[in-house]
Amino acid sequence: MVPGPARRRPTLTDVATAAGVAASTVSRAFTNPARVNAHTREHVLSVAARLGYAPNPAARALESGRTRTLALLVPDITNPYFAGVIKGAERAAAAAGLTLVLGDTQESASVEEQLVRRLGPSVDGLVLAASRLPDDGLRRAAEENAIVLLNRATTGVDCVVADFDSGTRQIVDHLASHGHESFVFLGGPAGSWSGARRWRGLQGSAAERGLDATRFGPYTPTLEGGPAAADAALAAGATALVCHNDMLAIGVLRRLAQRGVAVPERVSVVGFDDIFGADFCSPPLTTLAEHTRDAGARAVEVLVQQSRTTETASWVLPTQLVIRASTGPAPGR
Amino acid sequence: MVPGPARRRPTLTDVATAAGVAASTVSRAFTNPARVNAHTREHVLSVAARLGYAPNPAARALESGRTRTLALLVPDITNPYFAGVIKGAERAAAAAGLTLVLGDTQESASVEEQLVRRLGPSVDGLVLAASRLPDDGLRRAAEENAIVLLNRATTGVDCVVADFDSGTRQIVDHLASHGHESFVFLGGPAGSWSGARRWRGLQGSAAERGLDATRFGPYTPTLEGGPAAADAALAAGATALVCHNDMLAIGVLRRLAQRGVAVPERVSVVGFDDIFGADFCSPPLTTLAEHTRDAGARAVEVLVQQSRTTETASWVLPTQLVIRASTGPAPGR
DNA sequence: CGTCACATGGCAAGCGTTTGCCATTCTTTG
DNA sequence: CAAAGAATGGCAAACGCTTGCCATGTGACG
Repeated sequence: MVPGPARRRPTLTDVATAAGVAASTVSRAFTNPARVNAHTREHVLSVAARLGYAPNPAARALESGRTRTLALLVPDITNPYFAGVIKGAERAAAAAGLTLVLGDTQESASVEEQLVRRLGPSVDGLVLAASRLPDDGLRRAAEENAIVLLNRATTGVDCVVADFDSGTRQIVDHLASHGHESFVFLGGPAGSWSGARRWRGLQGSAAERGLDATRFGPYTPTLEGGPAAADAALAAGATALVCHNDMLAIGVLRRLAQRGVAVPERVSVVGFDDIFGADFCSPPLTTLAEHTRDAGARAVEVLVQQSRTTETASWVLPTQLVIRASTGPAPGR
Repeated sequence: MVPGPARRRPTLTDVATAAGVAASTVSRAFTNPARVNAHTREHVLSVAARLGYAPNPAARALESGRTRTLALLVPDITNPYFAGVIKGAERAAAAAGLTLVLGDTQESASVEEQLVRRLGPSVDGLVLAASRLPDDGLRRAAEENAIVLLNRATTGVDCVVADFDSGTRQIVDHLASHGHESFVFLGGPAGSWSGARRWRGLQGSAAERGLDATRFGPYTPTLEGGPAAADAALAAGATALVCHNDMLAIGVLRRLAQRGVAVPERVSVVGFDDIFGADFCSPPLTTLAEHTRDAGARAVEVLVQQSRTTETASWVLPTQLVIRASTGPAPGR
């Protein structure tokens, strides 16, 4: 048994010859059952099965112009936040009989643009998760391809986003209920769309509830960004920290532990995302959960539907504050 | 601006017409520069650029039979262990100008088989990570497609595996150096190839070093599997626990904390994989690190090379014990 | 029993590229 | 200066499949 480069796959024509019918009949037996006699069809299918025939997707794609393939571009595959998105997208794609191509944009707009260009022609549509592209770049991409944005929005492009308005209100309410009268937002990258939405939401809710909200940063939204963020907040005497995301929050938690600052006794810490690990870091993190799996799935569903309609829409997914041990009463209450 | 289903892409022929040359010339201008006059080529390329021409991958694939696409199948995309593998594979694929298709086998042999069948015809090769397929299933798949196994091995199929022999020896040495005279291996799923390798390695090294090794399980290798595993080990009076993987180990740590068992004072805990979170769980976990990113990258490199050679080979990647706070001296030393 | 509609199968023309082969022109070389 | 090559461009045939259209055969209907 030579493990070599695979023997030649049987083609439509091979099946046709073997079954003693025309190629078109074989084709129709597969794609248009109503168009061929039940007997012939059965015969053809059995011959095809015997030969181990499988249609060549490239040939189909050539003819139809559709590849039955979707692309999902994420800024960083290893970021656990996107793991759920990927899973959801993969499931939804598989359920629709579509193939999912994955791309890692390395948090870079230029890599993202390049990937869109490279992948665009060979897929039926793309999901751009937390896209770094500028608005006009997105619109341009949307002219060439079917596109759905995930946690990013711009007019003229379909998008599915988490409900940050409700989410940030939940956070502020939670802090307020614990007697906190102010908090610091440890912000992520300057250009982050969701970061901006988070801060806007927090600010709004804080104003409503009469809390003082201050924004620090930007900080790298990774574990490594934690120390700088934590130290800055500590220096400012903050008692409640809302972090751009869980990565940063966990980094902050580690720094606080290192500096002997009791959480939640002296400061409360809140994150965003509820990533893997948020429930077993120490202390477990209070954080705003998105249903990332649903988000990924929804995005591909929207993409699949997209062809049928023409106006663009935006889909909002619920968020939920998961309260764990990293938040508690304001000091002195 | 209608966001509709994308305007028609210009084709080779469009470019040829616009440039006033034959299609073959345009084709060669792109793929075989030496074959056309530098002047013509430049002209063609500029026209192509003006029209925004990009070759149709499906047509190329039809002609050449190669899709310039690879598939990576993993048991569970959300398992952080595979995140590194995916990242490495994506990078390596992108570097080689290849597209990476991702599939989630949901830890199921049948889903995996189905995916291989579905994806096989449309890719140039597949990487099966921690495959659940039986040996003969793998060999059969390898007859149809170029295949590389990751952390799984069987004769007749290329594979890249972590160096479990050295890794398990490092673990046993570490425990022995802390005066442990025995340990319990909390095993994962019965059919797990890497689980078997791990246990075999542990057993061997334990025998060499004169330690007593016992295997418990199987347990589900997830956080949820932790409590049962921890309780069993506790009931047996174990003082050192080596867990099938970090997920299980972290689950075990949580259970031990819950039961008030001091780690590492009363029991030491070791994991496998060094996943995201292993360094910030509590206490941070001593674990055997694989270079998952390298592994993913190596797998696709092997796949890319594969066509050139015919005999199969196996590639061993180094492992390294990362010592953190979950292990310490045996009680009473 | 002739007509017609319908069911069924086959033919052939693409889909966008690549590539073997031939024709033409331009260089070399003896 | 003739002849042999090189260089360059074009033609047309694939690659495997889908699909519009036509041909044939069948049963139904008047």
